[in-house]
Amino acid sequence: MFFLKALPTDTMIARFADQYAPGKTGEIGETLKLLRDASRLIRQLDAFFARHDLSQLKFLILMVIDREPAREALRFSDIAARIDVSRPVLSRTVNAMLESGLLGETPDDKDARVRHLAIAPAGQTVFDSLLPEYFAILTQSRLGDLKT
Amino acid sequence: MFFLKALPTDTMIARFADQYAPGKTGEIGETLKLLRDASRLIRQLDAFFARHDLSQLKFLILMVIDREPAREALRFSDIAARIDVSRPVLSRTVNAMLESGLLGETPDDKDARVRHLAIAPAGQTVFDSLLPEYFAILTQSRLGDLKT
DNA sequence: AAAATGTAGTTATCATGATAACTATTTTGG
DNA sequence: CCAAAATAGTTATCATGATAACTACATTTT
Repeated sequence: MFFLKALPTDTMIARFADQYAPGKTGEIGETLKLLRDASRLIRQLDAFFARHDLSQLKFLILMVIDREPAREALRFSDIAARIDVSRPVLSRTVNAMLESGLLGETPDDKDARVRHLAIAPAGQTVFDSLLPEYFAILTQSRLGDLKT
Repeated sequence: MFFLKALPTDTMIARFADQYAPGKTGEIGETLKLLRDASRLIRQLDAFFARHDLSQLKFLILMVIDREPAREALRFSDIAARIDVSRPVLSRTVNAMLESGLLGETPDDKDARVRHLAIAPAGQTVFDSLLPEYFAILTQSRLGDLKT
């Protein structure tokens, strides 16, 4: 995402918005602020992951497998059910992660279509090593402070 | 953007975060919620613009020209200064908008490198017709309500 | 005035998101 | 038990973001 560098002032918003959503100027301004701050945080996270040859999506894939209490591996479709991303993108990304050794794969006994995906040792190392900075970025973002 | 469909519960976050950012579990959870909601709103806006053969960026370009009080046209670099997007992307998008008749262009008298970009009549019509729904989407998003 | 530097914008290439249409396999229902 | 439908995942194609390296023009410096 990208966004306006200088948000519209309330006066500007009122000029635009008053005829369509009278009285909502402040609310719209706040929503735009949050949107912009969220965009910045997303960018910061993207840059952080890129520095480590990862992406948000790859990190989330590791997270949803790692956080599964009872299972060591998830099926492709289980991952798809937990992350809001299109299947083709997930497919491409999972294959890249297998290629680069972050994930490991085992076939299903009963259904030849199914892939079981587990975190490979290299993937676990990377995931564990990135968690602290990931949480630090989230903690320092102060997203939502405006509303307090 | 995409995101986790089911956010981690506080218990899960604590499992991950406590060793790195002790006591910040609630804060991290809130940031993740805002991030997810912002992602959804961005998607909603993208879908809205796509339905009208536009994009967020094209809409913002129209907005920054339209909202300029004293000037009818902006230079390419003025637009770049107001929107947080890379110049190559801006270049490509402006050219597409000229192509499709949303913008008009006049050269500079003194500097052959400079392009002056104005909203064409078709662009003004589109912009004016989309504003109400744009504000309605922003107003209805309730982004940030969690913090109240 | 020529060389060097700065400024405006573009081209080339890549990353990562989407949808539509596809293959392959399994399950269901007559 | 075989045709039809459902399910699992992929391929093809496109949209829209980024950075690095480039061209072209303008300005500054010597």
